[in-house]
Amino acid sequence: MSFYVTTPIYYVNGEPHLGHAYSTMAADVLARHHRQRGEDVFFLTGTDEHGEPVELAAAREGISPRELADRNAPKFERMAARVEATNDFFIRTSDPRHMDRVSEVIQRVYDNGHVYEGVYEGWYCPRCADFKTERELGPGNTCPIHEIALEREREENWFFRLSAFEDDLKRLYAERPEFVVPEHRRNEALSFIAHGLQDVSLSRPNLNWGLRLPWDPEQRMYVWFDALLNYYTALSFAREGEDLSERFWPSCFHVLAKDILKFHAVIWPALLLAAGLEPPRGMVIHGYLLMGERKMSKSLGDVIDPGEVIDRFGADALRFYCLREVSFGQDGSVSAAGFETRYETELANDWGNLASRTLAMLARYRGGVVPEAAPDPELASGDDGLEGLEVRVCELIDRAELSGALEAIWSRVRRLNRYVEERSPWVLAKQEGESAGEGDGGGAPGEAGREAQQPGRPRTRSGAGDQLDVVLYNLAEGVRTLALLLVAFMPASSERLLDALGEDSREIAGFGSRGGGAMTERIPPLFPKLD
RNA sequence: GCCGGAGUAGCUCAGCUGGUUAGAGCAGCGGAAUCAUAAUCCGCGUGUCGCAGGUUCGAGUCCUGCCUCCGGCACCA
Repeated sequence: MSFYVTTPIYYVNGEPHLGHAYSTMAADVLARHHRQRGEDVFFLTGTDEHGEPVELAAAREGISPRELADRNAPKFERMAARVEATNDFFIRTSDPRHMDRVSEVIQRVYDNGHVYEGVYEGWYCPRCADFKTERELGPGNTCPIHEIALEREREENWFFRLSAFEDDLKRLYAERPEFVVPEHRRNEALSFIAHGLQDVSLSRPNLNWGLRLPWDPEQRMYVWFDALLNYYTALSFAREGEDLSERFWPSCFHVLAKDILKFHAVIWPALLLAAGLEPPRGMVIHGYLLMGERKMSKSLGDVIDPGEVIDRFGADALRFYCLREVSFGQDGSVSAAGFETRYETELANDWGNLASRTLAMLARYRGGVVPEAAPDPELASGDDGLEGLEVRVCELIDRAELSGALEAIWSRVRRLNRYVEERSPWVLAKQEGESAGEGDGGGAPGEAGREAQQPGRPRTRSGAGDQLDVVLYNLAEGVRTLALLLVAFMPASSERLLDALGEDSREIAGFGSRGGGAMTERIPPLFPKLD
């Protein structure tokens, strides 16, 4: 089974910010999670480099568009690395291999008769060098930026016959209810389609930094078509000497923000159909991370600087915070104060401390060996029971409900902390020590205790000792299964914890699927408090 | 204007097809415990469930009207 996940390709004319990182982190969670399920995964991110804004920005600096792109693309590549994204490739649309492939595909669209020559007429601003939409116009048909009166201009364009795909799109949406999630975004796309589709410009003359149309080199492709096609073209050259298209298309899932919904949910599938290709398997539309009401702007004070957070707390903490704090698919506020609260209460106190106390008791009471015992039904069942959690989490992640998955996991983190209190292992340990009397009753720490736990040792302990085995086994097993589910979200810390638990596998596993016997070790706090 | 969504504890939000005393997390107050990163666990809320009507034996949950906020309404890289 193959799973191909993409982020949007980021427009190279700008600096990476938390919003970009958010898409990348979410896509990475999906990629890692599906790898854990043993699927054949390919994860793509990259930069979108053509188009007029890049051309203009480069001109302002007196450099070529390519130089501008070459300078900025690495920033996005580094951003992906910083949030510990495991992308298999980083595509740049200025890559000649991408451009060649785009030409092939768009030629097919042309050959299939979905393109025609027409005239685009609109309000043109010579200073912006761009057409303005009716909505953008200032009073009296003026440019909102330059405040000058605009003229009606006509321009030869090639058009893509989007209108011809209305029925196909409606059918696609009807047959695949989860093509676009969350549902409110799906409805938005659907109502957009229902209102009737108009053809869209495919190319323009007078562009310099863009792909030439194969059948009309005077015209350059509108950057959107070039950009969308990256998801498909990358597969043909991402791996040297190999074409992955067969292997990963159309099992493709897009992660994107709501501002580019229409391009992905309407134009993109139509374009693929026009080229005789399958639409992707689906897409998830996420919202914006708001900082103090404003969208991503650097207003005063309480903002999140992703680089700084990663430096101080690690990428795991940033990934967790963003996906936990705002319900994935909706807009939500993030702040430095909010981050600190979640970091301290949930990562350090709830989860990190649960790991610490579990490992500590394992070491202290059982010499670092997970005892042999059965899953405790008390812990396995109930609303926040451990049993079946992995199934639930997989279902949620299949619907791209990442925050929902974290919430499901967290209710079990709390459950395990409660379990510790309910069973008071330290009391059991004391009782065990007392009734064991003379011997090596199990209270002995260090090597002696470890020796005492070798398999085959006669089980002469008291009832308290057996109960302690049960509690410690269940704690170890509970923490282990949660850590496995958290690998996708917080890879570094989860890996460290799993190593400490003597777990080699990274496959998603159910509660109780592993027996006792594993060697564990104490480790420094997963999420240290930094006061 | 048209279409859609939302308005529930100080804060952030859950509440599916109407039915026991409306829930969770955070923050606050009190207590227990000591395995642990002084972490954890337990207890504590007089909430007009936006406003006004209506349907119903019964509505936060359905209907009508109103108020407020938000999103979409075609090229916005």
